[in-house]
Amino acid sequence: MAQPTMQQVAEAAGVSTALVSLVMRGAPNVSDMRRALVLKAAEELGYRPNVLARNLASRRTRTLGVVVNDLHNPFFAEIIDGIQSAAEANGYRILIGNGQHSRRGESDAIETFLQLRVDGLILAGAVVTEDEMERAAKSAAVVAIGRTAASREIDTVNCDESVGTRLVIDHLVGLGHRRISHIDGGSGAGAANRRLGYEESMREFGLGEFINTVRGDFSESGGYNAADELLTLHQRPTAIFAANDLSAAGALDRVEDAGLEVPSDVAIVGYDNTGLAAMHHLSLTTINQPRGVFGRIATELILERIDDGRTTAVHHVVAPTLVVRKTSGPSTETSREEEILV
Amino acid sequence: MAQPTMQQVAEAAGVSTALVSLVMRGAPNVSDMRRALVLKAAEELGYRPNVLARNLASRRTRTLGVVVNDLHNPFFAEIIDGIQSAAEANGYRILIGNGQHSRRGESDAIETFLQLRVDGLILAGAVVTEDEMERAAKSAAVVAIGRTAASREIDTVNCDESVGTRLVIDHLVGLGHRRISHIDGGSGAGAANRRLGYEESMREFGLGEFINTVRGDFSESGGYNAADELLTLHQRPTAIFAANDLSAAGALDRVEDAGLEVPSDVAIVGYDNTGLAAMHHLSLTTINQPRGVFGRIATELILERIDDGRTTAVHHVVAPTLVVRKTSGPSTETSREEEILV
DNA sequence: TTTCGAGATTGTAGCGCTCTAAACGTCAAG
DNA sequence: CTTGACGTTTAGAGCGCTACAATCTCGAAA
Repeated sequence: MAQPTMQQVAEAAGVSTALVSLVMRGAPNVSDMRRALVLKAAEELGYRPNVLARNLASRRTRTLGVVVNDLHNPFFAEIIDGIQSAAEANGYRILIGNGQHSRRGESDAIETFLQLRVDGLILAGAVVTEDEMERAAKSAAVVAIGRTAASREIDTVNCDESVGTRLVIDHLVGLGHRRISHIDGGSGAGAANRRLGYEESMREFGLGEFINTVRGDFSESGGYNAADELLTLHQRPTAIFAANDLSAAGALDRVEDAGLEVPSDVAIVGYDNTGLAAMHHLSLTTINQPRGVFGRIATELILERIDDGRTTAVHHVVAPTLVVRKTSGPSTETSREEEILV
Repeated sequence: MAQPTMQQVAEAAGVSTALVSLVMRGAPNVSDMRRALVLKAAEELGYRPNVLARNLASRRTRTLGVVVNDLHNPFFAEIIDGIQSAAEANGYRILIGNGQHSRRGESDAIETFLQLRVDGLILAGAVVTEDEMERAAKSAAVVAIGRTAASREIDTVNCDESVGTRLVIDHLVGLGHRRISHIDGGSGAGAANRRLGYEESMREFGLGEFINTVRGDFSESGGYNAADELLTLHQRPTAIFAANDLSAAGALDRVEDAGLEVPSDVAIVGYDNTGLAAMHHLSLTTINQPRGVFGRIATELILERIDDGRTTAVHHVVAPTLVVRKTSGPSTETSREEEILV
């Protein structure tokens, strides 16, 4: 396992280690002859630069540490895709740390990266305290995705939930719905924003009197139970807006169990556009957050700090989009009310 | 961003850098007095060991690189959980690299880790050539999860597909099914093993004449189309065994679209026990692979090589289990045939 | 021919740490 | 009082690389 060093390559090629170093880094002022010589020697020896030594000597790592809150959540996979391609385009490599869905796990991952002296730290969906983020910002550039930060040292990238919720309500109202209920995410992260956005949008459309939120917990069973509650109402809603796709799936399940048709009897809209929503037999209308864009922007922000020396905080807000699928359709409400009146 | 060094801590504490080094590494032969002194100085300065320098000097990193084929696949998240807890228990840290679902991406991730001089490399679901794995094994201990390797330098951890497929057929036969068709994974990774396992098991149960495989591709739509094909058969199968959960979901969709009941008209079994399968409204009978165990065993194997110096290859095979949910049930076949005969 | 300068190459001092061997008490036994 | 042993501390030589300044080369201009 003893690996060849630059020294050995230099000797084999009959040049100095400094020249080998230049060749390895792709420096311009090296004659083609020696470059070829060095490359050949390196190839033959199976030389592989020692990044530890390189980084130690150059005091840069050109490495970004990415800490994700929870690797199980496919949400983060797409963010990482965005980060990775943006990082590579700029000559940076990324390393991924798993927060294991806990504050403690995130802290550990952050500490590991700082000890590795990464140039930048991207925190995706982090639940660590802002204090801790600020402490990290003393040693590396930090940007947080999906959460706010007051510190001047920390940039953020977020999605505009008020736009997302308005998109949903606008869509449903446009289809003739008025009794639109909301299954919220309880005390989960971001749940409050979506609930608020729902209420605001309803009022904007003059539907304040129809505001009706039932508690969920971002889970399938939570959505199922919440829908159950909604179906027992005297006047059941004609549309259900769930705080995420999973609870929308649960709600859908309950509604269909009750023998009702989706979307003709009850329309259902989710949030997040997960792989689930795209499934043929679910085909859920939902809000899409441009996750890859999150990653790209976060990377760009962090590189502005590292390479361009920006020191003021930038807070980027990205607009979500509506993805219409098969669980939303025109309300049959109006005609029914007329029938009743007649 | 200039970080305090061991030198500064030593000066502040009035001791040598060597002593600081000992304290930082938790060495035993240090007097309590000096230990406290050093710890205090380090704390006050906000000292954080430089892992680059440490690893360079000690020629060990106590770090495991984990390369996953595709971060989008939740399958790997659980494997990582297993690796992480086993690694931590042994004083190792892990770094995760994303293969981006491509040979090229995996190669890059492997190369990055080797340049970082990780002590061990765990490849999960890797699609790189065995040659490349072997080359990596010259610089670090390597274990592959979910694939075979002939090299003596490489350990493997795999699931016994023949057991898994037998479990499925056994279950279905026990329920009275005989016309059990298979939707395979086409040329996808592992598809051949499952197809073979299906055929073998069928023959074992004396059902060779009912062997019938239609082509899928591990996708939902692939499952849908394959099921479509199966339903047009003169004698349609009473049970469908799909090569993974996603294609099982597609098949389920098609069967229900045809107005048939699952499981009474057609039973459906998937493979992998993904989160999808557990969903209430799918509730798919499927084969569970103990993913966390994969990770734990892989880690144990790699540490045997690193710490205990094992040099022979170990190939570990883990047994999968059957998870019975709602898409499988008794065959109604027998009674029907009797009716026809009468 | 001499001079000059740009490009190519090299010597070497670190980067921040670990590790080995040696040095330094300190104290009980001789 | 000397010696030896033991536990603690330290000096200093690397680890493999980069960065900077210094040096070398060689053709073009004077």
